[in-house]
Amino acid sequence: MKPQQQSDRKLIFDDEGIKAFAIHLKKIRIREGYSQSQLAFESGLSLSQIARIETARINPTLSTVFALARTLNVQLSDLFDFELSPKEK
Amino acid sequence: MKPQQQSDRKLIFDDEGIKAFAIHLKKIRIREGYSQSQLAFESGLSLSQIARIETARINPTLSTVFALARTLNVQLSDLFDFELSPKEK
DNA sequence: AATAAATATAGCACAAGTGCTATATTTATT
DNA sequence: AATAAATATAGCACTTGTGCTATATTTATT
Repeated sequence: MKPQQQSDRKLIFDDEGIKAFAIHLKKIRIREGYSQSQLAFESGLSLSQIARIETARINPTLSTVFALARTLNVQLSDLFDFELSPKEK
Repeated sequence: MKPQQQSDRKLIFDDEGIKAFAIHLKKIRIREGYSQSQLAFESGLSLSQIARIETARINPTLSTVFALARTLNVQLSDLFDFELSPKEK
């Protein structure tokens, strides 16, 4: 039984930011009149991936986000039009 | 000798978008007066990662980008204030 | 209520992002 | 030109994003 060895390197998963993005994306997707599966099909992303993103279960890459923006036909600045809580020093 | 088996699943690496982001990030980092290593240190990201991003060698995740925005103290809409070439149908 | 459509979950395999460390290369300074 | 500072590369190990497939759950429609 190997004792769940905890690595010391810290990977960042920005839960707050990922959640904010999820909510914002869903809002825009609906605003633009897409279902998850339409968005998946037209963007070339998998449906499971769209769902994972909107439920904030993963931390998508820029390429993925760019594909979403292109398909939804919105500006990146629109897709990122939400506030991130500032870093505490 | 295993014949370099080519997978059929298509992963997207949006070279054009990644390059545009790289250029834009570098511009903003300099504008805000940060060196790569300062940005790395303050954001908690590794220096190699910052370099990889600015040379468009990788496809960063949102959490990484959020960390950059927070440290540089800029809005996401600022960090994403560049154009993505539209998708051809 | 029954059916269909849309979303959410799950698990596997593979590709790739990231930290870490070290070194090379380029650019700025004296 | 010599030195220092900044940036770019490289390789390894680990973690995780993603596609794919299948199923469950929730929401909309008749």
